[in-house]
Amino acid sequence: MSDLEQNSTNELVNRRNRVDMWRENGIDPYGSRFDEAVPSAELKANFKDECEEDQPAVVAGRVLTSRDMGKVVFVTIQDPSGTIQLFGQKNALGEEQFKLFRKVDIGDIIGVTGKLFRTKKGEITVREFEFKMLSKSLKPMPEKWNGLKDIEIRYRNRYLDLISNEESREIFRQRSAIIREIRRFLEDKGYMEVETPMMHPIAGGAAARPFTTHYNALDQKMYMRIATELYLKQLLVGGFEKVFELNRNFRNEGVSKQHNPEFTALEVYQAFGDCQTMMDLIEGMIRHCAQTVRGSLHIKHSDEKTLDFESPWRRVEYSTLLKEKAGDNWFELSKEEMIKKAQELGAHADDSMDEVQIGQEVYDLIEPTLIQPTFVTRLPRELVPLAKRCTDDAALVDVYELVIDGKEISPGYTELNDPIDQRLRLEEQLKRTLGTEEEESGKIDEQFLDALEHGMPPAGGLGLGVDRLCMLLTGAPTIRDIILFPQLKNKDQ
RNA sequence: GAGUUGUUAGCUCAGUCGGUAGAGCAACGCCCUUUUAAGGCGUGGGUCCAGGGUUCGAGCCCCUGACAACUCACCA
Repeated sequence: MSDLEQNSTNELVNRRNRVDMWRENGIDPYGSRFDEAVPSAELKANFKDECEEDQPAVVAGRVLTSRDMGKVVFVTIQDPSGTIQLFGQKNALGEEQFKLFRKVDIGDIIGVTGKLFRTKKGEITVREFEFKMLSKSLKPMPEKWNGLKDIEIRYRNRYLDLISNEESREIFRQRSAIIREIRRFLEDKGYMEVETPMMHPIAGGAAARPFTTHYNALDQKMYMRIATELYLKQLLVGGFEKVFELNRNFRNEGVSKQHNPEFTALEVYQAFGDCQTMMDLIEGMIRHCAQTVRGSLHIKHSDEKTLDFESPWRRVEYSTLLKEKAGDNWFELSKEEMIKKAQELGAHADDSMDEVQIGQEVYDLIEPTLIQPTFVTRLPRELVPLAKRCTDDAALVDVYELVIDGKEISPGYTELNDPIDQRLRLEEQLKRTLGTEEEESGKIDEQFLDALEHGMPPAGGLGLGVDRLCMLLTGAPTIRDIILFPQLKNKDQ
């Protein structure tokens, strides 16, 4: 290594050279086991000012900042629990150690064994330490003050986002906790988690374009699953009464603030239950998550908007919402009058639509205004073709659509268990998709129908967009903020 | 798929009317034994997203493309 290289102002070159410097001093810059470290937050919490004897500190983390004052250096390191300051003194460390300590770069990961004290300015700090180089960083870190703001880098290089932004770390801790608490809630109530195939010969259970792949050994086209429904129902036929699956679905569609092509879905099925059962279940589950993860049933999103999960959630019929918006006589209007009224309200309605479609256009105006948790129930049959009809009104189906913050977050059904009716409706659905891109995924799943013909108990089922729940509970404005590695286009090539 | 905006040093950002590319932090050198956005003095660092065009001259104007964000549409 020449003097020229030594004195380069190119940071990448300097850091590479420093790897050699550590080796020349007999130190492996990519060190080994250091699992005796204590979380920095724990060290700080247990520190006692009046304690007479030395309070030992063993801690490891990434170097965030360094303030070098010649014969003394202050270094702040970060671990998962927070940050802690190190106080390196020439006198305490000895000439050789001190000289090496000054060569620690921002971004390096070090382990430290020393003693705790409180500085004049009041900060709990480690001094009189020995340190180990655990990992030499070759790349410069994002700036300490402004942090990393570039949205594209935050998504493409999530680790840099996590190093730099505590808000981002906290969101992903909360996401992990939400998923843990969903499982805990369901398991405590006796639901069994199951795993069903992710690659399906027929992509059923929802209307969406699937990703396709090829299974070489079988020489067969396969689809990444778009839903788990058809397999879970087969488990009800098999005699499991309370099952759920919490994992990824894939839909080959556009990305948006609300959509990522692979997303985490929960589906729960309960034999002998119905739509009401599932409403009670999801309400309890989301409350549980809010309380345990956020410590409150009131989640503030902004100065104007706080989501209230505590009050009993409104349960309102679809037709009631329409009447609230469009007048009590809505359902007595002629089609022409409906179109006129809908247009007055600002909905897109025209002659080509039928009454149900016109009503749905009006509903589309209502939904964004439903900020607090609201179960919309008893939808027109045409809107949800695969659910069981209401026993008192064959034009309606016994379902709910849970709306929070103006967005649909969870549908629930009284499931259809009549195999003859189910076959008819699947065939109708297939006809509607003939000639469209959904056609190939709409094929009749004979294996599923065969299972139904053996007898599926009456059941309630629900789905939940877990990513969207995470957005609601963390206040994240886009789905990319709660997915660690969101899908982005390749930059190179 | 359409529209709008953005892309300049490792990071965060300026860049006037088209006239030799700027700051803070980071880096490098020197000083400094309680700092914490440490401080002081000094130094180096640029494919201005890419490719064309206009011009004596383009970071800036025009065209095409890449990627991203936002809005809308689509999708559930």
